[in-house]
Amino acid sequence: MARAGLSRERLIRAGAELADEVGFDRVTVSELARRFDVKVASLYSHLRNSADLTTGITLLALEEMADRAADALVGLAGRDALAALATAYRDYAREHPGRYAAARARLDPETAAGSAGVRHARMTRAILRGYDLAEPEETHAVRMVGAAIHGYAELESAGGFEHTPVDAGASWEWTLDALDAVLRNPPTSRPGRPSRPGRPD
Amino acid sequence: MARAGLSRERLIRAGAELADEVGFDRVTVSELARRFDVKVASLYSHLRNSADLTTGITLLALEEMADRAADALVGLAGRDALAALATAYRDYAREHPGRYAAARARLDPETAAGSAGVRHARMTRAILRGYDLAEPEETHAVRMVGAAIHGYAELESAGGFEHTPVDAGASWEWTLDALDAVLRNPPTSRPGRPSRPGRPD
DNA sequence: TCGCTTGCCTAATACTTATAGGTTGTGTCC
DNA sequence: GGACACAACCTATAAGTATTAGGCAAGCGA
Repeated sequence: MARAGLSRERLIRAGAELADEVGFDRVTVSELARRFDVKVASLYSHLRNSADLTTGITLLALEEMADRAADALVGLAGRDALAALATAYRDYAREHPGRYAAARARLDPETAAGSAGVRHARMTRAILRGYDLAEPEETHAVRMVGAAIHGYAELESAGGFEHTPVDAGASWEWTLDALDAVLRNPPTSRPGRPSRPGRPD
Repeated sequence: MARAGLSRERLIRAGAELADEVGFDRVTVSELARRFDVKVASLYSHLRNSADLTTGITLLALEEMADRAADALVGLAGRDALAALATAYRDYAREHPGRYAAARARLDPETAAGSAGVRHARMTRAILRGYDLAEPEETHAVRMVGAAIHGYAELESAGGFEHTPVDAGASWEWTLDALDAVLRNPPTSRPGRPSRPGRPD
């Protein structure tokens, strides 16, 4: 009987394509077996279980996104770097919605520590270091920027912007400008009324 | 045989509690039947199918969040209103992670149009109207603020802030200040930067 | 060529979703 | 107060998915 040439690598890659086609939450080992024209049990020689497949897809997506972001970042700083990183994420989410959803799935701590998630965190912080914020403001900024980027990518890929006839790309550029502006001129650490230091009305 | 007193209402409410306990993606009709000590088939008199249950939970969560937000908003404007709305979402996400995840699930267009999602959009826009932005900037702002709030809530409830020893509440206040500041003084057409070749969108 | 490893198989179990059709509790109408 | 109709819950059944155990054979190394 001809062999299908399965391997963990190939299965996870095919699983990622499946995720982009039907959604990450609908990835099943059964469907994967069907695509390779193979019985389900055969996959269990290469995958421990169903979760092994899905976390494999998550790790793959994190790697791919980190690679893209790193490529986009070379030689850039300031707003250009921020825009390059953010747009790498946004583009990835639009091209690979299933993989993007996979990348947002929660990992257990040890797996997360060994994943490309670490590179993402480092890149974000490196960019923000260019804005000269002290701690804890830099951490605040990392969180805000991460929230804005991933929130935007998620809302957009979930179709949340389709009700309003304003170009999503224009809102994206505006958002990047806004983030850049606020990072250059961050709010005071006092939770009181903002006095916008250094900028007259 | 004693009757369990099932109803669509009760089932969806119990489903929402189940979601908060085990995660929205692990809500099943089987588990729900188990909790009511009833056979699975019995639920199908009250629910059309499994999707009927999950979208019911989504709609419930959207309603609850909109009610909370509306309560928090009375009599407020400006940064106070922004903070009230955003914090209503954040608190809801922290208290009810499963329901919050449900609220972010995608609905088909007609269902979405009849959902409390419409109220959310109206409230956000009403708050931003106070910042006196023209179109399309107001829409850009709606998208940015929505992305930042929901991105933050999601990252936080996914444990994304647990690696860094900076209080998540402090970052939250800083982020609200930053959003308020940038809305008061929005980016025009790239202040102080040459216009870059735009990406075709 | 022998034999061993590995790749894929059949078979079996358990759980979830879903439908069809039966039985019984209970409120309502006379 | 009894009959009845409907609603609530049941049993039985079927299909899809996840997982494990054990078997056979392809094809590489000796």
